Amino acid sequence: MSSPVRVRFAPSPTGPLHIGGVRTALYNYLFARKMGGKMLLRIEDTDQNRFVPGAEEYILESLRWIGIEIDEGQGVGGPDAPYRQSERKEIYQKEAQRLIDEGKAYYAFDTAEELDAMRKRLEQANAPAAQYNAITRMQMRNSLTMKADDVKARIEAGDPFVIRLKTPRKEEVRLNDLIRGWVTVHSSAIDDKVLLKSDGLPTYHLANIVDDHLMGITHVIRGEEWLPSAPLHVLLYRYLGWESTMPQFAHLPLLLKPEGNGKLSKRDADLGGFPIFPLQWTDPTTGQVARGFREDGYLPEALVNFLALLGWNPGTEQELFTMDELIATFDIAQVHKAGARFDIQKAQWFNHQYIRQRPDSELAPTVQQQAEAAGFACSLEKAEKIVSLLKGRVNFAHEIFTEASTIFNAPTTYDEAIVAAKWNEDAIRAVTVFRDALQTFDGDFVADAIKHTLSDTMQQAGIKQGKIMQAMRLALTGLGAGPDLMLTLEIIGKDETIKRLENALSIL
RNA sequence: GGCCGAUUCGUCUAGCGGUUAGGACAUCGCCCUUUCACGGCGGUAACACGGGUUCGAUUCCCGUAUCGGUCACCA
Repeated sequence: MSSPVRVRFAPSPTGPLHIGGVRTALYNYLFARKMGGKMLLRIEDTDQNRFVPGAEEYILESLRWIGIEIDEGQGVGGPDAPYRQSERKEIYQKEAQRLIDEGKAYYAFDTAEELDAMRKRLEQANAPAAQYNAITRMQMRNSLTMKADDVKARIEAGDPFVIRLKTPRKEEVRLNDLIRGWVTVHSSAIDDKVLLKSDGLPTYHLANIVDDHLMGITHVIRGEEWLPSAPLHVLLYRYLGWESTMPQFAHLPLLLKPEGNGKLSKRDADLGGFPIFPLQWTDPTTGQVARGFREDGYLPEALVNFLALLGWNPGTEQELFTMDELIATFDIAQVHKAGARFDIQKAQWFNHQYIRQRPDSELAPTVQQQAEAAGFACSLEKAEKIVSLLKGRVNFAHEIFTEASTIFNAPTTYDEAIVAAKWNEDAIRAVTVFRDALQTFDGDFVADAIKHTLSDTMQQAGIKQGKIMQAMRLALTGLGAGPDLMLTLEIIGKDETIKRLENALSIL
């Protein structure tokens, strides 16, 4: 009870990390930090068929980007190494053997075809569930039905076999979930799960329990899809003699599709035009590229904030949290029980908030790079001014450059509706006298001074400023709307401003 | 289908027997902005249904409905 908290994130390297996995990792991390405990990273690569090269590195980099620090495990090392399950084969085999020796598990030699036939037969007989269990096991080819000598002979001959758990026929299995409370399942609903596969590697169930025990895991925080097999895990802890130190379970609600039924999938993300992976991912076999939150312009702190609040809420009205604030307020017991729909609009809003908060100097290099990539000269100083003018208008940093297009590009066309409505005698006269005034303008070409010049000249010319402002904007940017015009001109500079006014005069 | 779980505005959620059911996103309106956006202010909008328990149920219990998860030598 008083042992220090140790949690683990245990992904499978079968591809890029799903955003739901990121949230699971985040909740583990928040819990660990909150409790002053440790966060481990274990790689569950017991399925050789589904192994994808690069996936492990991807997981590591994703966690790093999102700001989740691993205390022990793959990538950082630790006292319980190795942390890759494929490298711990012997450990699982030893425990599986122990279960066999103690009569809690058995060898099974059934082929895939035989298993298939058994399931079909049971289905046709209208059995409640077609499973390998306390009843059906006695009709199958395993060490419970075969003579000991035959079993021994087959194993020695190198025949493929699996080790199955001898699940009790009638037993109530209970577990106290931190989020859901007591969950009770009857053992008849659990079948004789394969613990050790014919390739000698363990299944998730065995590997998971053995490792969590050996690594001193105190709390298992994982997705709700594991809830149905949790009773099986309790049974395994019991059979392995580790029930007194069994970790506490907490099953997290799932992330659901933005609309319609079911859990969030890659397809929903594609349909909705948003990412579902933290980082961009290139499939090593097909070469297909899947977008990432990072590459799409999401700030890690925005994604963390968004994810943290999908399924958990501190009960206050605060919406914006730093990682430290999340850690301080996180409470696993307050995690919601029902699944949460994934609403990308809210994620964008969070990003907007964090972009707004960012110092101009941090956003400026992005703008500068984009400008230069597009063939425009742009000093860091200029980029910073652009950022300060536009960052409040956007959700993503890269949109600042897009918003700044009227700064970099002199208008080549002019909004026709505005031309028709606003480009009149007064407008032409206003633009003309303003240009003249700027030609003799000396001093700092800054927004305030420009503004004074404009209002002075308009007054002298007897033109009401309000009447011609939109035409002035049209002449300078080609558009009828946009950010503060005076600040825009300051960034554009005097010469370019005059040039644009003259252009408008000759074209319109 | 069996088993397990869930159910408060369109969405994320607060609520833990007595509230005008609160906040946020989205949406709508107003203000600000000589424009647009941002921002500020305000509006529309929810306790799945039926039984109990109780002086009193969104809140506790039981059903029903709906949704979800799971039933592999995948995790």
